[in-house]
Amino acid sequence: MDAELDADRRLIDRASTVELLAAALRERIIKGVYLPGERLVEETIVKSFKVSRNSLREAFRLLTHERLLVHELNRGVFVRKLTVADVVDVYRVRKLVECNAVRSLAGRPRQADDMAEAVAAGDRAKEDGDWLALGTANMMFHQAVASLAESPRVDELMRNVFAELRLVFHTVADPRRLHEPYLDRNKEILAAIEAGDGPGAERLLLKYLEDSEHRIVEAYRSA
Amino acid sequence: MDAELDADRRLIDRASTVELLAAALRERIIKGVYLPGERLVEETIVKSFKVSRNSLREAFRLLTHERLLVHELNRGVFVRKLTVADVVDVYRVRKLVECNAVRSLAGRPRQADDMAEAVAAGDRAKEDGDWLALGTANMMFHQAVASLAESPRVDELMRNVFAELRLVFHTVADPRRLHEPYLDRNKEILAAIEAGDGPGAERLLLKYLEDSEHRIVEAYRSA
DNA sequence: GCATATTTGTCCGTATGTATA
DNA sequence: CTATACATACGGACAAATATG
Repeated sequence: MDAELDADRRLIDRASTVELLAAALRERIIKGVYLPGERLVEETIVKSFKVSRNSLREAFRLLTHERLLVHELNRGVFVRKLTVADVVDVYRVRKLVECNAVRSLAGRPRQADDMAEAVAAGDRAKEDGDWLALGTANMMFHQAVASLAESPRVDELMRNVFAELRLVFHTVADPRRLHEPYLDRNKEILAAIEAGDGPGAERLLLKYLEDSEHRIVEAYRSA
Repeated sequence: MDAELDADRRLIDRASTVELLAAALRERIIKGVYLPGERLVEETIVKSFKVSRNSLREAFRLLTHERLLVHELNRGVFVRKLTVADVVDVYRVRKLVECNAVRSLAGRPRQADDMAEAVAAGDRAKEDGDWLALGTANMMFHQAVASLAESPRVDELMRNVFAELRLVFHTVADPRRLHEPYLDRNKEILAAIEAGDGPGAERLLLKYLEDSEHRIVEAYRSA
């Protein structure tokens, strides 16, 4: 495990142990190795990564701020478990940001390439039957949509929001039902964006988001 | 200094040393005790607050995430110094969030009380000639506007954005010129909101934000 | 409810690496 | 190039809170 960190350290010269550790933990959370609600015990992780407790605690603090972990005083850290209210709020933010991003659209934006790439990645994932990868491709697409706003702060906000949303994937039972229907709809949205049709894209996008929210909340209540 | 922390710790029983320390540092940054660009040396602060380096480093990380500090690897932390690009991006976010918040307005919202209070605080500050307090009141007003979105995540985003913006106040020379003209305009915006006139409020707000941005960028370039 | 074991919260000493005068 | 100041990282220690039997 620690060999992994060392390799990264050599590759990216300027990265601290804390950041590398946080990246490794983030990956495990996103991939579902650590599941929502699970407690992360300091000593166990310290041993498996061969880092000091202080470094681990700083990495925890980083991920807590990204809302991937929750910290309970004197009890430790747990993988975040989103409530229905959280999901609703995440979609509130998505509607605000994504719809605004496409609203004032004129001409083919640079981000269209990123979107096309995300769609292609989704197609590949579907063929492979890799539903987690399909979910990832879907988020990549919408991250690209959000980046139409051309704002670093909005980008960061959405990176966090999408990371949060991935926590849901590990809680609901059937990821296929969750992601598959949206591949084609992303293609429609992309077509509208490439045509420079802002209002049309916004209409499709809003409906997409409402359907997606409804489906997740439904699946979530029964879980 | 440490007596201060201890008093707070007794009051709010369930607060960690790190959070109390972060709050104390945040206050000093916002009040301009630590100025933009200034380096915060670990040992000095450890001594003055009588906390451990570990606690201080965690507090630093918290404030770095709030964008009040910047962290340079192996060089330490500095009070953030906003660039013109940062200011422009902050206003991009403000336009996105604040304008959307008032756009779909129906009836008198709960937050109108908060806005009215902020306006009153602004009036008092103006009488006292306390321009820093006037700036604070102005931010309180617009934080209340943003909270029309009724989203915890948007609220947090805007709290950070406004905290960043306060860093500018300590860099430009004349805070009075920066804040005073906007008291009356806030009153106009509030009136439109109280009347349930969403589009009218949005028009006033957008113009306010554009003027404010222009003025700050101008003052900023010459500083 | 009580006593014990476990885990976190905090602090310290030290060794190493990095930036800069 | 050297010296100095500082950040980075580690491991140990003890107190405090929590979980467990």
